[in-house]
Formats: sequence, structure tokens, C-alpha cells
Amino acid sequence: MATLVIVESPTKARTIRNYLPNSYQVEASMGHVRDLPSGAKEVPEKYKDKPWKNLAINVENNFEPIYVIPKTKEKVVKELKTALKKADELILATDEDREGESISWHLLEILKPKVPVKRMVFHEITQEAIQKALDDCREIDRDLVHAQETRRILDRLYGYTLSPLLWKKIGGNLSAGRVQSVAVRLIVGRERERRAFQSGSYWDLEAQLEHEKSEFSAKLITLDGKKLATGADFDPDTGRITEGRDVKLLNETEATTLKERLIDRTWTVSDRNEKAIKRRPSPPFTTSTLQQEANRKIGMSARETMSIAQKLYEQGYITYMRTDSVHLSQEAIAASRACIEQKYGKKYLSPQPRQYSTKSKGAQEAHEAIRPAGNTFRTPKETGLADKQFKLYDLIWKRTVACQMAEARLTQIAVNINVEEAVFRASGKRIDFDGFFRAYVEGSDDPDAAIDSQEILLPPLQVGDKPNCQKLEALGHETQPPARFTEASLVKTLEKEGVGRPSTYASIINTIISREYIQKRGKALVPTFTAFAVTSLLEEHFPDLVDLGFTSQMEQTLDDIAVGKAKWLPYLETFYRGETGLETQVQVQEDEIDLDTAKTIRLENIEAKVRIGKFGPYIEYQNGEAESIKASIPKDVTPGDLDSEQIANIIRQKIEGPDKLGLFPGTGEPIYLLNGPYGPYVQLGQKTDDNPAPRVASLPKKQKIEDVTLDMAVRFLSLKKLGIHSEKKEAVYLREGPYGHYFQLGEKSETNKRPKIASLPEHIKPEEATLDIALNYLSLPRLLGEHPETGGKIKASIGFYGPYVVHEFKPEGSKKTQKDYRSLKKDIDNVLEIDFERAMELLAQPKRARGGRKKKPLRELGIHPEDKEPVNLYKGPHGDYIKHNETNVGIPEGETIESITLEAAVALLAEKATSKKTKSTTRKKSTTKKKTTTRKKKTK
DNA sequence: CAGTGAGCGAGCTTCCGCTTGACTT
Repeated sequence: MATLVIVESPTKARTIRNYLPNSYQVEASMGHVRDLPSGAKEVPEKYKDKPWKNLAINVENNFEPIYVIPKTKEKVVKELKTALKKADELILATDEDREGESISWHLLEILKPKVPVKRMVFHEITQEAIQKALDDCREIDRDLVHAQETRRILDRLYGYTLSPLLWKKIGGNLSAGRVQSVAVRLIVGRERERRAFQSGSYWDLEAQLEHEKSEFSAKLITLDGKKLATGADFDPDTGRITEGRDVKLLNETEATTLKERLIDRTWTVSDRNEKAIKRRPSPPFTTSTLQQEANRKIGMSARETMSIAQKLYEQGYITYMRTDSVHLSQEAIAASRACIEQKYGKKYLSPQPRQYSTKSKGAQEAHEAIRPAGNTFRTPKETGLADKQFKLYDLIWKRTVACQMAEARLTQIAVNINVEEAVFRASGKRIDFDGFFRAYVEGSDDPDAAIDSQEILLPPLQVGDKPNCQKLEALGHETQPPARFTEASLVKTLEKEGVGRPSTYASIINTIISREYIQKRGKALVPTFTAFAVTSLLEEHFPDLVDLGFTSQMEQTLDDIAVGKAKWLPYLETFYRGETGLETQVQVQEDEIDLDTAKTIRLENIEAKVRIGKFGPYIEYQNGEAESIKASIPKDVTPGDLDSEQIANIIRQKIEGPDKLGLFPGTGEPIYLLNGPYGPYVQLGQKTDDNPAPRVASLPKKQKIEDVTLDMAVRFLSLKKLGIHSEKKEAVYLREGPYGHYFQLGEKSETNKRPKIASLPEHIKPEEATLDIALNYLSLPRLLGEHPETGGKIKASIGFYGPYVVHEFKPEGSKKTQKDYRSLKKDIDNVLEIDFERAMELLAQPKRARGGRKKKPLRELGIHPEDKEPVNLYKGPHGDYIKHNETNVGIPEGETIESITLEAAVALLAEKATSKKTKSTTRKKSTTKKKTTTRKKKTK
């Protein structure tokens, strides 16, 4: 009996292999294996004449979807088919949520198994859980699959009918979607609030007081029995106190006068109030909260967080990183509690194990929360991880452990101090028991927010005490506009509203950046003019679709479909067909939407029109009667920072011609400061027939246009010519591009459209660059020789990941050239000097494991007598093992990390090598077989 | 890499969610 089990991820496959008998082969589908075609190229020939070919959904026949196997998945599908041939039973063990159920169904459709099929689901990877899951297999849930298909079809209809409308009305390459359009709308909405924001100013007093030799500060809170106005009392639309608020607003003069009057008077404590408060730890991480905290605390983007988490997951350090569940398994709770007891002591344990429940909308909870893997947690130090992997693991470890720790107990202290008609307040905070604060305190999106775990100490003030006023200051404040969204706060909002899924939060941000809807400025997400235009169009003409509640309503219906309470077809019919359906609405609105209006952005307090053109946003300005002036808006200017002054500047520059910075010393040619399609640049001389390509130089990335001086411009421009290539008689330049400095051979011309370019290596400073250096790097790739066996070329050059050598060869019978790369060893090799022998030596070495830093060994045993490579001990997800080159052997029973000797290890490695050789005839069949044999040995 | 916004028109762009490798100006 052989059984094929299919799960989503290869890591999961590897793990559950250990809990299944040897007759079970576990393979991964790598997510979805079938989908709607993404574009015209993938649509099958027979549908190409259909009016709905772009949608790939037969809207004339019950929304029948046309599924294809994407190019990238063909290999996986082929492998699964081969594996199935050898099996007499198929178990589909994908996740238990909507998408997972759908993957199983698609697998069934593609594989068309002739053997019995079972659907198995499990939530924990333990022997018992998997055994139980095997016993409780069921059928595929067709309702759940329909719910997924409905979601897929709706998203396609939404995206692929609205995007073309945007192309027609605003510009190409734009997109609309159920998720991205809402995300952009949120960001645009915030920016509109910021533009409309009216700042208000208010003053207050802050006193430095002293009592029994300790100092503390107090703030003015009431005057004549009236509460003093603070930022929260202002109306953001007017910049004045919100109507109906009975507060006292101080201006600068009043505040200063009051200050001078009060400073010498007697200050008396009039009231003291203590309040006990408790703080509970935040729930364990989900994808969303992990991304938020990594962004707040380590400054990582959502994308970076996910890629590092993926590596931690693959190496067995953490559980699955795409989850919306805060559930912790029993083993995780036990492991956390063991950690706490050992590290902090019993009194830091929460009296009862704490289990959190998921609150976000539409959560599907197919996985556990993100936590350290296993049933005992390795402390961050024990992992041997480094850098960002360490930081992220540390965050996850602390957060998980904190969940099972005791509440923190605090006392808030408020002391009122009267002086004349004024009341000041000193606020303190005392931590009576730090509890989970010991391990972890959640970050905040508000940089000014007080940190929960920080004490503010006050002297023991009692009513009647008379502290001395040492200093009294009048402080002016301005109310601040609402903060822009960051990746953290956007992900938080999207999750709260149920928009997007754990697997997509990071890519949503990437999508809206690559469509140029938003720019990142530091951590802030800033919307562009395009985002304003697109959002306005969608809000005006498709308000329901960009409503924040659209997704949660959809989710509700999908849930109903999943449990059989609703039918999928009528839902799609209503969405797409009929008078109010999307199909008709897009047609109606296409006539209705005025091209000119759609491309124009209306901004308050701005006279000129901002329009979206082919080359980006530009200003259209009516100068007098007849003349209309058009001027591009610089790339990094967004609606948020466009004011009348800036517009006036842009228009002035357009009318008067480019700003002249001064004259080039020596030649006396004028130097201009201009704004081009690739950002600001300086230009020497004017473009004329004699001088068709004047010398130009970009400003360095961080250079502000306002601060450019003549001196700087001269420097930028003279960065240029290094000399003449003696053979080719062409000039060699050093230039600065968007990715740093680079060398260029010759100039761009009709005959030479792509001059040769080589980037400046990191260790050479632009000032130090000479013609010789440039020629050396421009001559790359260097041909080092031919491979004695294949006759292929051996070359050395610099690539995206640094200097490398490559062996280019054509395997026998193949037309394709294969390239085998090795990076040069830093500090040892030099790409300009490396010779053929050394290149061959590097190519003979095995490829280094990708994915960053090597794991740190538990123990170094020594050097292998034969090839002088190290033999080390490592901790793996399934136990400790010996590693030598690419060969791994488990530590045999009876031996421990400490006891094993180099000789014993070498013997074990030799044994493994011979067992490999004897099996070499069958080796190619499957890698899983090899693993099975080693495991057998271990368990004997 | 470097100065634009008309209009002609073929053929293309585009969605969300699940997953990992491949990627070397």
C-alpha cells in the first residue's frame, strides 16, 4: 500500500513525513495549482474570439471560469502526476480554509485520480493530531469550494472591468481592485484630511516643582474653574475651539502674563488621587500584528518581515507565518509557561493559561498563531541566529512568552496643586508588579505616546504640602494634522476591516507602490496625484465598490455560501448583471465620465489645474487671455505638499526658462538647474543645433533642489569625463545614475544607442576613479578560458550580487546554454585579477546554501581527514545532526552532542556515503526515499 | 536617461490569494 499525501508547503511536507508511516509519500502543491489566465497570452486559443476572453469567465454561461495551469506550476503538476502513478491512495491535506479546500478540489480536477481519494485536515503537527486526522478523513466540501470560486470570480470581474475603464479615462497601466482600491482610498482620504486641516494654536504652562529635595513637573489644567484648552478641543476643519466646548484658551500674551504672576505665589497640594490599573499582554502574533510590530520596532517593511519570517519557518524556528489566528496549541502554552518559570520564576506566570480569541473580521484560522516552533522554545540566544533573523525571532519569542505571563499592576497617581485661581496637575505612574512587562511591551503608531512600562515617579506629596516652584514656563503648541498611514497602521486598518489576507498584506503595499499610487517617504505612505484622480473617479461613480464595508459584506455572503445558506450564482448575477450590475454600470459610466474631469485633480485653495498626463502630473495655468501654460510637477511632489507658492514657482520657471545657477569657470558657459523626467539635474550650456546634447548631471538622490549652489553644480558636471579610450577613441565618463555612480564608454548617439556601462565598485570612491580603473571595469566580463571538459566559456564579471565567475556551457543534446555561477570570495579574490585556475577551483566547490547567513554549529568537531572541510554538529528541526559538506547524518542513539568524536562522525559519514552509492541506481527516483532510509536507521 | 500634454491605431496593460524558487545592470 502506498499513499500520496499532498499539502501546500514543502516545509510542512517535510515535517509531517516524520509522523507518517514509510509507505506515505508527502508532496507539496506550492499553493494554488490552477487559476484564471492572467492575461491574453495565457488564454486558450479556442476562447480568443469570445467577447469575454479577457475576463476568462464565461459571463454568458453561468460565470463558468476558464482555468489554466500557470507556466510556473507546470513542473509541480507534472511531479504530482508522476507521484500519483505510484500510489494506490490519495490524501488531500491542504489547509482547512476556503483557499485550502479549493486547492484540493483543483488538484482533484487536474490529477483525475483513479485511486480512492480522501480529504484530511489537521491543525497541529503532533503524532496524535495527525493520527486522529487520518482516522477522520472526509469528502471535499463543495460549498466551501464554491465560496472560493465566487470570491475568485468576483475579484476578477471587479478588477478586469474597472481597470480598463481607468485606462480609458485616466491613463494606462492603472488598476482597480477590491482590496487595492480601498487601501488607496484610505490613504487618499487621510491626505485630504491633512490638506483640509486647519491648525490651531494654544498655550499652557508647565511648572518645575520641588518637594523634599526631589523635583517633578506639573501642567496647568484649569483656570478659574474652567478646563484649559488642549489639542483635542480644536476642530480640525476650522482650527478653532470646537463649538460648544466650555474651555479656556490661552494665547501667548495671556500665558506669559499669567506665568509672571504665578511664579512667586504659594503652591499648595489640594488633591491626591491614586488608581490601580492592570495591563494584560497582547495576544500572540498573527501575520498582521507581526508586520506591524516589526515595522514599529525594527523598522522593517511588511515584505522584508515576511521574507525573514519565511526563512525562520523553513529552518524550523517558528510556526507558519501566514495566519490570522491568535490560537496557541496546548504544547505552545506549556512551552511558554516552562520558559517563564525557568527564566523569571513562578510568580511571573499568569495564574491560568491564557487563550486568546480572534477578533478580526473574516478570519479563517487555518493555522496557529506565529510562535517559536516545537514543544520547548529555544531562547533567542540559543538559536545562534544573527541580525534581522535574530531580531525577528526575538520579537516572536518575547511576544509568545509574554502571553502566558502575569498581568502587570500599576498605580496611576494624579496630584492637583493650586496656586491662586489656577490648578496644576502632576501625573505619576508606579509599577507595583511588572508581570509581562519583563518580556514584552507592544509598540505604538503614535511616536509621542507614553510607553506603558515606563514609571513616572513623584515625591510623596500629601494634601496641604507646599512644594516650591523652581521654574514656570509658558509653552506654545500647534495642533497637528492626522498622521499619514505607515505600513503598520495600514495593515492594521485593513485587517480590522477584513480587507486582504495574511498572504497578501505585504503585496498590497507593493502593488500600490508599483502602480505609482503611493510613495514611501520614510515610514509614511504618501498618495500621488494619480491616486487622487483614481480615487475620486471610483468614489463618484462606483461608491459601493470602494466602500470600506464592501469586503465584509462579501465575506458574509461567502460564509453563507460555504455553509449552504446562500447560492453562489444569484450572488454573482446580482453583482454583475442587470441594471445596477457592474457590467451595465461600467458601460453607463463610460459615457458619463468626462475625460477632462477625470484627469483633473481638484485641490482646494489652488487656482491652477493639476492634470494627469502621459508623462505624469502637470499644472495647467491660464496666463491671461490666450496663453495656457503647462508645466510638469517634479516626481517627488505629491498633492500633500503642493501649495500656491510651489505652483507659482513651477510656473515661473516655465515662463522664464530654467533657473540659471551661474557660469562655468573657464568657459563661461551658463549652468542651468532643470527638472527632467528622471528628477532634477544641472545642464552646462543650452541645447542648440551646434550643441545638440549639452552636458548634464543628475543631482545626487538626497540633494534638495533649493540648496543647489553653483559650486555644487560645477562639481556634479565635472564628475564626467575621465579620459579617452586609446583604442576605441571614445570618451570615458563617470556618471551618477539612480543606482549610484557608473562608468560609461562613449556617448549616446544615433549609432550608439546603448553605450557600455559598468557600475563603480563599492570600495572605490567617485573622487578616486581614474581612467585606468574605468577601463578595467568597462572591459568586464573577462574571458578566462575554456572548460577542459565542456569547452564552455569561463568568465569573470560583476553582477547584481557582486563579483562572480561563470561557466557557460551547453549540456549534450540541449540547445540552451546553462550558466553555473559562483560568487568570488570577499577579501580574497579580485574580479580584475582572478585567473583561470582559481575560477575552476571556485566552480568545483558546491554552491553555497542560499538564503542568507549560515547556521551556527552547536559544536565544531574538527576537520575531515580527507578533504580538510569542517565536520560540525547542528541543531535541526528534527533533532541534532552531523554535517560535512552537503552530507548530513543524524546523531546515533547512545551518543550525545558532547560525547561524539570526530572519528565516530567520519565513520558515520563514510557509511552514509557508501549506502548512497549502492542506491545510486535508484537514487534519482525520489529524494524522500533517502530520508526514509536515514530515519529508519535512527529509530531502530 | 534628459524636455513632452493633439490624434491616428494595434495590441497590450489589469484582479486576489495560495506558495516557493530563480533572479547575476
